[in-house]
Amino acid sequence: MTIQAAPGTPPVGNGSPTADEAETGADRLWQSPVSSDAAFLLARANALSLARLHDLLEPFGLRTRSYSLLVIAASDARPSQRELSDFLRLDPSQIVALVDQLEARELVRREADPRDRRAKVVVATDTGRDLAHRAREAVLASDQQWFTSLPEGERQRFFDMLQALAVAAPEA
Amino acid sequence: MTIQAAPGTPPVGNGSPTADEAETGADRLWQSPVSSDAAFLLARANALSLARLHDLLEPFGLRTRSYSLLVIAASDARPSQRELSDFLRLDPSQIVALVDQLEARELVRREADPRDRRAKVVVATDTGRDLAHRAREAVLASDQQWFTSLPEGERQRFFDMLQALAVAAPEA
DNA sequence: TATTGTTATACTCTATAACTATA
DNA sequence: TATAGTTATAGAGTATAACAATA
Repeated sequence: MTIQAAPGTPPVGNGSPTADEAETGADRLWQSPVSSDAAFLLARANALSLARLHDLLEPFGLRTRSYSLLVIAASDARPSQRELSDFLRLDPSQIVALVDQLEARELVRREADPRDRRAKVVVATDTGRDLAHRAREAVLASDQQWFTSLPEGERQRFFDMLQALAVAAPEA
Repeated sequence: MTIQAAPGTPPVGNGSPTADEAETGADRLWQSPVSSDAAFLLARANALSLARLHDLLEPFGLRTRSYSLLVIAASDARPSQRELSDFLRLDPSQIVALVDQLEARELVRREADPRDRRAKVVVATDTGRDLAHRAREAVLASDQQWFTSLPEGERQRFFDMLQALAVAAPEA
């Protein structure tokens, strides 16, 4: 089974030429084969999503990665840095840098793990938990906006499938 | 309407603890609230997808951005650099760098646009078209693999919704 | 005056290797 | 010996400003 866009059917939603890209003529490029590459679409959707999130989180002094880390630290998961590294798909050294920044702002704390003295558990401070909560409210509200392009009855279905892909990619 | 994962339901597919992450304990982090953020899931799915594509394109001497650009140049779209900039969501200066690289390898050519002497149309050479075709075959095959986690009957639906999100994000 | 392509620059992100302390 | 955290460094990706040629 082959999944792809119908040939010659640029998915340009409303045909009005008043949109930004329409004026530049970039609409025509949607007819090129890349627009039926799942990886390309995923990358483009993510780029748009990241730009949105970047603006959204800026007032909170957070970026996408520090946001994710802070929200996890504010939960009762009590993750070690190694676990954060695996889960967020970031190198351990990047986790160090992120936690350093958040710790300098007194949003998170490194706690010793009594069961393994090598490991350090990252937990949010009260300030951090409050910030995480407020930021997440904003993100969730924006996520709803984000799904406006999809028919309301199918959003949950899309979300579930996206989650399935995010959890574990099949090994090539 | 709120779209989110059922609380306390980590989407860990098969419960076998033999998977990579299960051993590290990162599975537990799926219970944290971020796993119901659409933006987070999209970013993670994209990270997995990019890693896959990166390995896949390496033998062709391409990366995700140069791949997309080359495939468009190999189509009959005849894009200007400005159009590529808009479509790929890259700064004009980045397009310059990408085209420089591909041109040095004689995969694409800059052609003058008779209708606007400022603009330069990027077209693939014969070598470039051949490489684009072979790379794209590999990408499409891998895309099919990628969707294995989704029920077969719903893959096309997911693809269509992903496309809708990739085309135009609603302005916040 | 506005736009296309270009150069230059700085900043963020990503990937890798080596070191330390614990296991 | 293997793993958790850390440091250092280089490369890739991203964002911005300024400039020449053309519209």
